[in-house]
Amino acid sequence: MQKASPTLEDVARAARVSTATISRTINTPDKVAIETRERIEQVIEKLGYTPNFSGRALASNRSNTVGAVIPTMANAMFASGLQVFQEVLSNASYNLLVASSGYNTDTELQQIKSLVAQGADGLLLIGSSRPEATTRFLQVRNVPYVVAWCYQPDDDRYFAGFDNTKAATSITAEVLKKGHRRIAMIAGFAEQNDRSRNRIAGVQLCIKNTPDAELLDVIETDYTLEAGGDAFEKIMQQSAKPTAIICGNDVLAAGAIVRARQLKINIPGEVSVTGFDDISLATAVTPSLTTVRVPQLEMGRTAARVMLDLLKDGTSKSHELETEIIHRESLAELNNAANRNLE
Amino acid sequence: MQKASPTLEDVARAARVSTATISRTINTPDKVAIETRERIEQVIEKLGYTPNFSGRALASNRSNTVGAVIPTMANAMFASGLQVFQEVLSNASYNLLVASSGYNTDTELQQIKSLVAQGADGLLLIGSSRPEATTRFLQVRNVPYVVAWCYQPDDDRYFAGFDNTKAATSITAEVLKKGHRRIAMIAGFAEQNDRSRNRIAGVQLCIKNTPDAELLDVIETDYTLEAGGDAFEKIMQQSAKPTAIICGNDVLAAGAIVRARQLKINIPGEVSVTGFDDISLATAVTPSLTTVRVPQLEMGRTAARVMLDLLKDGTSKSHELETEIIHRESLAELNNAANRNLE
DNA sequence: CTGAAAGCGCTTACAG
DNA sequence: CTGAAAGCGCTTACAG
Repeated sequence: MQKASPTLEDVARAARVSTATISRTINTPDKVAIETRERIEQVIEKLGYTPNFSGRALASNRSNTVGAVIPTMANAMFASGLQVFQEVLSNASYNLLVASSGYNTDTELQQIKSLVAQGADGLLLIGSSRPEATTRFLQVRNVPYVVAWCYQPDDDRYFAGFDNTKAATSITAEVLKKGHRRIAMIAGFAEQNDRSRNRIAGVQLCIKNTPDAELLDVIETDYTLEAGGDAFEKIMQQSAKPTAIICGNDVLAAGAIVRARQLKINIPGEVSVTGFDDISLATAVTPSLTTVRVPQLEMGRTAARVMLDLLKDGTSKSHELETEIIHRESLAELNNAANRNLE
Repeated sequence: MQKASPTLEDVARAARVSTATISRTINTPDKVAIETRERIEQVIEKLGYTPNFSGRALASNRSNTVGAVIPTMANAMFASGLQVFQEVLSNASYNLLVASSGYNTDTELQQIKSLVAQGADGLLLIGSSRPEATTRFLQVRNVPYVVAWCYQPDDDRYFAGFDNTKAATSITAEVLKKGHRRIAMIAGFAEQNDRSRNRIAGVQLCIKNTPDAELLDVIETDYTLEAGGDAFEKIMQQSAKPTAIICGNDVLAAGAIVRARQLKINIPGEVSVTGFDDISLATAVTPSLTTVRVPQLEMGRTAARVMLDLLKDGTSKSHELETEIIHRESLAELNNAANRNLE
């Protein structure tokens, strides 16, 4: 029923040359005499031939496919970075295999295995820390991979990311600069998530270095509006309230802000809130979020370039991208009104 | 250098059976004697054997891969639907190839070709209307595909979606019920986007059927906060202002709301605004959006099931999912205050 | 239940 | 510049 697609063989017969020559005109055109090539190209056109990737992959041991395992597509963060990553790869004729780990390292390993089995020539991974089993698998299989969303110097892996600890430190410094001393944090679950871990560490570090500052609370929770709201509510129910809450990402911060409004808690009048990522949620929410801008698109683009280098030359280099504090409305100077909360 | 992965051949030798038997214990275990099978499974485990997909794909003419071409991953809409789609497929041992069209039909065709060349066993496509060239390609190649994000009865394609026209009609009816009669719409570009087209049609239809109602304006623009804001501003600069603005999606509506705040235009006091999709932006924004909830996750899940059916049995059936109006704050009863704008 | 063997559609040294 | 041929790692009738 289904008309089978034409094969190299069919083209070769129609063009009266060997399959080798067809293959060459497709892959290395300059090794073919110009007249031969043109004739073949016409035949290809006429037959509507497109190479079969399985055959090609099997013979050449390359799949022209790159795999990405990200925590979730549901957060605009990763989705938009992935979007750019895909575009760049697509322009270089690579297809993108996508899988998600749900922030779970076992699932991540499973997905990595699946993509490698599928023949991915390279992998995009998020975050730098993974279990021994995963590291070993990657090493044994010798799959080139680039690590995004984080950066570590003196590491032989290829990064396209930023320093989460440093970024968290910088937003904390900003909060302290506004006069806040009693601080709480709402973060993502840290155990299987090094970005969250490092952001927490950055906040802790910065506060520890400021004699009169205090980190009242660090609540780890899911990256959802609801969970952010719940954590916020819990923090504000305590007798020792913070004057500023640093959030591990914008979703959490937006959740806190939405909840604050329901609870009639004024932000930033009573408590300041900061975000992390700078997704569109940050500007949509009222008050808009003072946050850390993470260069999502640039990261996707850079990761793709590193990937392409790796695939072509077997080597590339790491890139540390810069984050930036975006000042909006949710972080205020600590004034008397807020100070009253301290008594 | 790189230790080559073990092949079927290696396993066969180690287990002292033929490659056929190994293949069978992997693919059709019940055709193999239990003792043989167990012995082989141990060898597989010991050698860390994983099948090479290219070889498998070439021999069986199935790739165990499904492709999805979506407009963009940057909108949480598609991203979260895709997320679920991927999870379900992954559980059925399918890998997901993802590409984006940027709402452009030429790009879409190009990506479809690329995924089909790659050997995708099936395709997930968004929207029902595409150029002749695309339809023909799909038909000639005879690739099974499911269409999501829309639904059409009496159509032999497989849908997992909802009726955009109907959904738009229902939110418009809601707006009219609140007493609004002078209405404007901010929509996505319609030309290459049937969902946008149908939403516009739904609004127009409903308004046409209400004698004293008037559709002042339909502005088509990019699906971004900024563009939504610009369109809002333009609408509100005109002398003939609407009392309600129906937006083609939540991003546009959120953009309008953010801009309104900057312009000190009270929503819904001076104008009501409605959204479409019900992504988290809708609840984060102030006032929160009255919107049409689109069953994104269910759509992803349903699409995956239809896909799996198609792959297994070559047939399945279409699913029309329901949308629902979510009442929040951005749509108000038309009161005297708003009526003043009419004079 | 198992094996021998053909074949899937390419690529790529190797000769010429 | 071109061709003959081996080989990539599987699956699957076909026999037995």
